[in-house]
Amino acid sequence: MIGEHLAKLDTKTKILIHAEKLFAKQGFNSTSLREITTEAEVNLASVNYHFGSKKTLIQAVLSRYLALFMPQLIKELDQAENNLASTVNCFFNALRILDTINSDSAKNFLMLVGRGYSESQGHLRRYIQSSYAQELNQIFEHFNRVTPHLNKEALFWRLHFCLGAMVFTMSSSSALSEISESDWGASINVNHLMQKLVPFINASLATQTQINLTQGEV
Amino acid sequence: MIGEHLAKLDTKTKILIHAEKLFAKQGFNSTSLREITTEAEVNLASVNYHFGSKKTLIQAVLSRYLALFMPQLIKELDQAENNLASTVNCFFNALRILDTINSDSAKNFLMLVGRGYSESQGHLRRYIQSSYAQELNQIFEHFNRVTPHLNKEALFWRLHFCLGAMVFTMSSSSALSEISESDWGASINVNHLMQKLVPFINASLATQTQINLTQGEV
DNA sequence: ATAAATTTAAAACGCTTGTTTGAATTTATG
DNA sequence: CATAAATTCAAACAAGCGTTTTAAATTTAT
Repeated sequence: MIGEHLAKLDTKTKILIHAEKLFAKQGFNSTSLREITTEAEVNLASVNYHFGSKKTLIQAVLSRYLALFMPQLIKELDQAENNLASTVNCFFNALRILDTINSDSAKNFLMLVGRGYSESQGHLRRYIQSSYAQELNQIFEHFNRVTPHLNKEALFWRLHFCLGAMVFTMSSSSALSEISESDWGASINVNHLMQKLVPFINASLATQTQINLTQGEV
Repeated sequence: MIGEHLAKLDTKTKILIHAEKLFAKQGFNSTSLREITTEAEVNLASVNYHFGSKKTLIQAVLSRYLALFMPQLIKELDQAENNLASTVNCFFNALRILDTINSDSAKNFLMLVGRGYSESQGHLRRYIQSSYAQELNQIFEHFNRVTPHLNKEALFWRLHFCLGAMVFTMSSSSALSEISESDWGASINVNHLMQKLVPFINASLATQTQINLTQGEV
């Protein structure tokens, strides 16, 4: 409480760093506290001491990213031109600020978000959406402004699908490396993946009208 | 070995059905054999008796879907018109045949595929890609034929991103229901999601050229 | 320098995991 | 009907889990 200096924060931070890495790689439930503390070279009990519980640790890991990412994104959006490409760029630029934590942080962040949506951790998504309700709304409105050809519901779905493409791409990055290397001899890293994603997402949101359903009941 | 009739297969099938459901809902690692056998109302040891191990059970669950889905997809592709919309429709039609197993099977199947890519279960993806190498190639070539505006690498990426959109959408369907209901008062089911996905995927693959990167290094 | 507060450390807690075992039971065959 | 094979069952296994406890060590404040 009183002495908030280096030595104290170190253990806490070490835990966060390695928890982040392992959560993204293996998921929340498949990563044990012992795995985290062993890699972080800290005592097992210090997790419960510093964070209370595993659940709280999970939220803390995500908070660490969001606290960096969200303000940065808002800042970039404020300075951005009022067109789609610039807006999409803001998003990827803001992702890149996470690299100050460590390399691959952008990937890990997206994977965590994805796991927050899909793993039976509904509380995580609700936590994000309530903690950053205002920012999320601001972001959505910004996209809404630069996509006048889409109504709000259409935009919502396209953003969701784009998020899926991003999350899945980052989640399967190791698989993609394997495939790509055997198919084209080209190795792949996070930057390569983002380079592929940016134009895809731009195109996905830019498309004016979508082909109508051609079948009766789906 | 000898009596391959109803009673014998029943336990095996009961396990498969409930394992499928729980794996899709919670992931492989987060689902215990005890959870499966309790829901299936069979003895715990029968999993190892019939399938050998949990790992083999996971493969068996996916095999069950693939054995239905793949031939159906190939069949539909053979009969389809040589254009993109028809090809995409084949995919969703083939998904729909899984509903003969039980409702929501299409969703569970896609979620399982997604988990096979992202969960540290690389063996699952390799299993799919080696067991269905010929079919996968055939499918890719069919898409390649109806998207002459895309080279093979571009097509690979777009298909991957579309798969991500699908997988993520199905994985987050419960979250989507929650959001959608509070935002538009509209409830959502798998069919609704597919209706949203079809035009998105059509548009994603149809787009001729993609916007070029506007920044230096990503 | 001493007392208080904080942080580490090791051990144990009860619980759940996948898997194995050996006997009981059901099923199929001669 | 008896015999053999196939299946089910309850019980136990070792190993791993999150968490708690107890005590020692270290840092901070008086």
